[in-house]
Amino acid sequence: MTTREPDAGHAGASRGGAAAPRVRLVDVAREAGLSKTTVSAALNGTGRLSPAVREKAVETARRMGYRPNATARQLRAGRARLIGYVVGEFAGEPWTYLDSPYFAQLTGATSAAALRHGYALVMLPAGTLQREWADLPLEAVIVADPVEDDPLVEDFLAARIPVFSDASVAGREGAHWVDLDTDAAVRECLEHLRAGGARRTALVLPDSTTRFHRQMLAAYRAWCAAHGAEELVTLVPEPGNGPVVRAVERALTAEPRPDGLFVVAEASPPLVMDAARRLGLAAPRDVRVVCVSEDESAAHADPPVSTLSLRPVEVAEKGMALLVAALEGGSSTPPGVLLTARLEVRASS
Amino acid sequence: MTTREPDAGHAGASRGGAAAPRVRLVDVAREAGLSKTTVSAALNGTGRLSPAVREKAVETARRMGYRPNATARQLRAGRARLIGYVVGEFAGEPWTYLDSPYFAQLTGATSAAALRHGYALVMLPAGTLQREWADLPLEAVIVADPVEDDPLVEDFLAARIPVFSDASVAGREGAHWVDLDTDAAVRECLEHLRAGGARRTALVLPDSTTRFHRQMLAAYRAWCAAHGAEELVTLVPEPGNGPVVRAVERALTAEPRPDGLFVVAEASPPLVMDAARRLGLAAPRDVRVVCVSEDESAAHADPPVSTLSLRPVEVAEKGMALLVAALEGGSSTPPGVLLTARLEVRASS
DNA sequence: GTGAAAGCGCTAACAG
DNA sequence: CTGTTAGCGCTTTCAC
Repeated sequence: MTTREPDAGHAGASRGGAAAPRVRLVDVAREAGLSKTTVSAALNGTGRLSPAVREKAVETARRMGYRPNATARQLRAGRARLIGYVVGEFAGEPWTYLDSPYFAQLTGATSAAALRHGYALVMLPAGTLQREWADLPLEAVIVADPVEDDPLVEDFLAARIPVFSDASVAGREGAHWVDLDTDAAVRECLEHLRAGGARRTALVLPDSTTRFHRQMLAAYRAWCAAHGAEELVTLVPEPGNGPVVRAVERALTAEPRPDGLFVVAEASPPLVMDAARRLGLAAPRDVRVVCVSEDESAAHADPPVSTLSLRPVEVAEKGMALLVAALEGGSSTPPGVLLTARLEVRASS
Repeated sequence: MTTREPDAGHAGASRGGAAAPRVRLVDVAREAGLSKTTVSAALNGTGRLSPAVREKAVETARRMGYRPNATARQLRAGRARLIGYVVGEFAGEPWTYLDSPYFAQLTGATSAAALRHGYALVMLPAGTLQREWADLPLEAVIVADPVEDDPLVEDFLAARIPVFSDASVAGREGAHWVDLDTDAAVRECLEHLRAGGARRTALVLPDSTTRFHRQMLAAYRAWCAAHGAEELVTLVPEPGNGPVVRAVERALTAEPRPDGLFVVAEASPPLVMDAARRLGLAAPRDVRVVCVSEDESAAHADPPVSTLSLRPVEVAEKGMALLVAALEGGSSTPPGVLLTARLEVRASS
């Protein structure tokens, strides 16, 4: 069988839709009157070649528009420098998670960090099936916010693909994690509100089984118990600004009325302040407010809203450093990293 | 040289950090007492095999935890089903673009659509260099919102990688596009505002050279000219809620005051209404407002804000359909597709 | 019905 | 200093 028969046409200008056969290393070598090895070495700056030969190889390659076949290199190298990226939380709605500024920033920062380390990130929509990623040469996978006993995590681990996620995967073989110190975060917020005078701080929390939300609730309860404060929890039945706003209204119309509000549910901060205003409450005079949010609009609301940042950019960068260390540095890497959230105090509290 | 010498250890349980050598097709074949061919056929359901043999092959593969090497398959297949995805607009800030709900939805919907068609999307942060994607076996690349004469687009085209983008690339060899009918969109908004009674509608627009923004401005001017209306344009010097809010304030304090406001700059709709309220203006009584936005918070603002949706999900899906057709269907695909924006009328107008 | 062998495009030993 | 050769792991004609 001659080498290139199956392909579209010969080297000449293909007129129709048939793509011109891509020029290979061997084509360049033949044209330059050199061997594959020499050309390869010249292009990769690898071997010891005479400047004249190297120049000739490089020039010929350039002239012929040669581009190395990435797949062949990957096969040769035994690795593809490809990392999968999934967000587990909203498995029902395959793409909506990016609407959340937290995940938007996490995703963007992760892909940037990956590229800086020489890896590319492939986006796997939540709910992706095994057979959809099985054809990808993934070296590792990042699962942001997995649900409890996430089947995705199980599948990747079973396939011996290292998983990078939050602390819910801690202790499993091949699993690494980056997580937030939620206890410290909740404590800082509640004590900040208390220092401002709040004695009854209500919590607005999604009715979800995400690890993060469960931990925030537990930390809130622990803090209340430790300080003899009454637990005031309003659950948000589903994601979205509407449900959160209604929950805020419910929380603020309880009797006796809370004088502190800690909104952990993802919502537009200006809308939270709108809700308070509609109830005739001014912040921070009547109620001191802190929202968990990465939404930049918080700083421009009226009044500007204090936020607790979950630091997606730092999470992404620490996570990628951990991933690269684990993938390349051998086995002596720590299994996980704990980060601290950051409270941005603004006028609302 | 024996085949597997370079690898970590032998088949036995590797104790240290050394990864267990992955099981290959040939290992399964040997274990099952069959040939590579037979096992391959069995696993792919390809050849004509006796049920017994097929069963044996499949069972052995399962037992040994065999997973095909994706890279080898890709090399064999001659394609990797990988598509690059870049957002060109904010080349200065490598990740912030996802903060915008439009791009967030576009990105998510694109990756979902890609996977549905059997392709995976690799995220290339804005500002990615040639040498960073050259090692990826990309079959095509999607460039959302390229800047004028985007070097990224030039590089991809020069590398003979098909580019899918907006209409600014129209007419170039290997370039395909999906775009919005901005004329129709602007007309619909301005006529809607006018029908509500607005006689002086101001435009708030980013001071950017993005094709979209230039077209919106041109369409606004054309409409004003055609209707004998005065042009009232306020430019936003840089992205972000703060600058947009200040521009809105400037626009609304002009003399004589506008009675219509068309905000094309990306901002949190509740903040726009806050700005109007601070100036003592009620919508729609004093000023009728339409914002270009995909932000769900618009529907919950006080009053709810009318929005012009650029339909990122539809753009993503049409674009992916076009891409797949061009990549697989041959050459008879249209070069581009034009979509219509959607005006969501709410109380603010 | 089953298996041997070629080869996808590249890089890295090893001769010359 | 350069070229020949052996594979990376898989699929697929083509003989048997």
